[in-house]
Amino acid sequence: MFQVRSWPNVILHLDGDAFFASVFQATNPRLKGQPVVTGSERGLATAVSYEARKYGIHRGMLTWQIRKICPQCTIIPSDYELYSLFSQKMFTILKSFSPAVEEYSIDEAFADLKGLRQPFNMSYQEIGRAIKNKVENSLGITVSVGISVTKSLAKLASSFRKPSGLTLVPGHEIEILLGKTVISDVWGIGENTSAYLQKFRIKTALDFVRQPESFVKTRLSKPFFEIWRELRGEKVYEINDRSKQSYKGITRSQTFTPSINNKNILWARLLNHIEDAFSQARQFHYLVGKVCPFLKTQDFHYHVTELKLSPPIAYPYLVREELRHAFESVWKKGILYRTAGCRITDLQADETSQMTLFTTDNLLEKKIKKVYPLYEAKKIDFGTTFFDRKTVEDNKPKPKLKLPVISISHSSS
DNA sequence: TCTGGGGTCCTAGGACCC
DNA sequence: TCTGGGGTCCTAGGACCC
Repeated sequence: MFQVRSWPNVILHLDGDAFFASVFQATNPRLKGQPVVTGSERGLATAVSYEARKYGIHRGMLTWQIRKICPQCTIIPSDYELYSLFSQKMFTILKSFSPAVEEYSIDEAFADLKGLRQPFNMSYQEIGRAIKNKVENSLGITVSVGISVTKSLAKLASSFRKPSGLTLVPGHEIEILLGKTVISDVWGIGENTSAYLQKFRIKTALDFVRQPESFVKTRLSKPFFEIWRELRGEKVYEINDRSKQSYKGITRSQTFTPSINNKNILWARLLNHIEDAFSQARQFHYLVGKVCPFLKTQDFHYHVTELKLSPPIAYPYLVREELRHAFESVWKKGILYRTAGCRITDLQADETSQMTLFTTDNLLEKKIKKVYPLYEAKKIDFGTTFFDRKTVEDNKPKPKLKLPVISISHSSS
């Protein structure tokens, strides 16, 4: 039906196995081979070790349920700084093999391997094996690796054998992989789209790619046409190798259990979230063009207000009064709110601020070593700095300093 | 999975303009 | 001041991801 050469492109996908839980097991040998769950601070599982999965524990399960099913399970609070260190180390290893690496999320990355057989004098399978071994040996966690001709196919390949799998799918074997993949397991096809496709008797990824182009173009939107092409072995998604350093927006929010109505508490929490979001924006040298505080009711409806700031600003206290008004206009007496939060968007590079991000974050390493003395014993090399990111360059003219003009609008859904 | 927190991209439709 | 056709910009909301 469609012909693809063996290796027109070579994309590797690397995926940490139960990453958060594995990181704890790597730093605490007592937890090796034991059921471990992370996320105790939020009352639900964010990662589940493979030992814990045997008991039927899954992501999102509430901690009290976990304790009931598996009393010997260790439930630990998340530690994102620790995850980040392992993550950076993992990416550094990958970058030592290929310069074209995309850090997709904290525990996943893509790499372009095309043309690497000669310099390494290894097959693609051997390169994949070497990367996997190096990560596993130096970090004490396991990873699954998939290698195929597009990002979508590499991602399917890495999830094909887990944990600690290595799966190669050259162009002429795509159909075998797709035939064994249910449509909802395809990257980018969620609950709604798979339910829709089921109505056309499309159950596997193979059923999907066998649909004619006209079907995909008329019945589905652009992203799904791209997925269709990717699954057929045609490269659509590029490796995004500028390291992840820019943001479109930043969100900070918190859910109350139980929901509350208390105006003072809600306002205080909201203000904290606004300050947190701005603080992160400043770390990345952004000015903020729009602030959107929101409250979410118990039935999951959002009530959002929007403050436009021109010129954009770096500190929320400049518009504190306006924020207060915005809050007052959405808060209603007698309604219980489950979440208060804030999203800031329309971020612009701030050329006036100093470049201070290049300093090594020694404090963090010291803290980690204090909390996890086993790092030293295991001789894990934390050569890369935690915040080693570049500031986004921008040539826009510098805004003149004047008080921001505010406009407020509301919406709810 | 009775629902945490943090993201991205796309599309439809309204406003506004010539 | 009756009205066609076409463009751009913006926003809300949907869908999806980890």
